[in-house]
Amino acid sequence: MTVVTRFAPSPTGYLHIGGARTALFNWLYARHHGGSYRLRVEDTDRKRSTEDAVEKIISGLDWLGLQDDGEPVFQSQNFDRHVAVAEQLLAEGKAYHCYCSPEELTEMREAARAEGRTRLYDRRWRDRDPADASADVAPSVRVKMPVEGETVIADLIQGEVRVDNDNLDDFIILRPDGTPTYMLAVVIDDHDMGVTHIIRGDDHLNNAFRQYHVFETLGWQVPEFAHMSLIHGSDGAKLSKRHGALGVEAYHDMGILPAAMRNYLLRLGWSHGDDEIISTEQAIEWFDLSAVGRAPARFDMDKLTNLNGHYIRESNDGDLVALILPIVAELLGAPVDEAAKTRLLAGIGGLKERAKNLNELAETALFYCRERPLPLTEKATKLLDGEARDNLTALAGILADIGSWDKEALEAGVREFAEAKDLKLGQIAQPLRAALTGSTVSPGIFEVMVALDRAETLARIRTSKA
RNA sequence: GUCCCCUUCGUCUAGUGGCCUAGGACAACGGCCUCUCACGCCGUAAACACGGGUUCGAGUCCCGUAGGGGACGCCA
Repeated sequence: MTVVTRFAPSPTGYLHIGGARTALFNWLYARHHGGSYRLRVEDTDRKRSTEDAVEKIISGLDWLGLQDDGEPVFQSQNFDRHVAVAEQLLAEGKAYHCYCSPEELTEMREAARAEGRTRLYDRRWRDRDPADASADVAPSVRVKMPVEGETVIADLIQGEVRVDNDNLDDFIILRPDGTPTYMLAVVIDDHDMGVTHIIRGDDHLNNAFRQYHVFETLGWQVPEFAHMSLIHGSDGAKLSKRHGALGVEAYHDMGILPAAMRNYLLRLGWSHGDDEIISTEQAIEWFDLSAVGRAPARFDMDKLTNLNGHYIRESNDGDLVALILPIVAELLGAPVDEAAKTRLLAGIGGLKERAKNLNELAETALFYCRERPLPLTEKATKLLDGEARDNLTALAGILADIGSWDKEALEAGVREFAEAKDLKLGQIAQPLRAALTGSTVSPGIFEVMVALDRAETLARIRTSKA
């Protein structure tokens, strides 16, 4: 049996972090087993679904690098099929018309709750003659759930979960207006798509019991279930828009790398011994549902940030430059010219050691791209006092004649100069840094000089005196 | 309220009856490195929710309590 998994978001908003993790786990599980991973948009609720949300979700998944196999399925397109199945159920006596008005149902629900019952619908139309109905109520269609016994689900993550069947409502599968509900549609679509493993959030665990019986009553093979616990905010509550759950594009905007996000999400609830840094290839090889934890996890930005720094350091220089170029141009308010790009590429290695996200990387890269004279920070200005300027002028003379323009030679030259002046290296290096970068913080000053090259270095020393 | 699920350092977690005087990672703190800032390295502090069992032995198994979460829609 080939594994088929699916991620089935409803397009009512952006792709948040919890959905992203669900998608990741589904993707990983399918990849691990050489199966396929599908995307299904659950847009049965036409009122709340939007085109924009669909687009956001797909671009979010795209950014994360979770490509689905085959075309996405839109649940609403299977409308006729859903209705046909409901009618079949009706014909077979496995479903029935319910003539309750919304008011009646609310009343019933309140009464049930007051009496401490879990099942909120009392099955009053299950065996009643439709002739009893008042003509002005359009009926909905409900499926029959078993009345006795218990339902047991062997959940791949939660283990054996059981519930008394008496707690299961005969729920609505067709609204009075004839449209199918989610509970019916999921089952049909999962079956039609050949989904073998339903991996989704814990908030669906209760639905699984109901869906189980729909599969059964239809005579279809019930897929495996795996319910993963939800991601909580730092306050311990389910992550929601109100609880600061951000769309994945927000993390893109924060300069987070998809690889870092994948690694972070993977370790939230899943583990492989003490391993922390796990490449996607390695994750595919190792991923297993049995290693998924049952307890909810809290989202921790610090750890994501740390991981992101790691992946930035590991990134290829050219890729990083390409990623930050647009950001740099925006900060600059002008496109980056070729000379600046060359300097940037030469200097990015030193920069990436220090960055936690792409935005920070772009900001620290600015000095390579700016035109002379460089703006100076307040601290940098202070460093460049009269004495420091005199020293730099003298140093420039030496630098102009230095043999080969590499780190070692430059360091040797500057150290020699400092010693001759009876100064510590820092007393020369700091003003030099101020002149070359406009700041007191930068990568090693000798690598900066190499990235800048001789002409630009000397020019910056000269113009910093202005 | 009812049903379902969960409970190891602040956070993510390792741990599947003896290897645990509980390990790793992030964060915190201290130090080293050093031309600044990072990186890196070394170190410190920090947890088995509680109570009963079972067992020669329990973080690990069972029961209960407490706490937390999720679900209770003609939403998905």
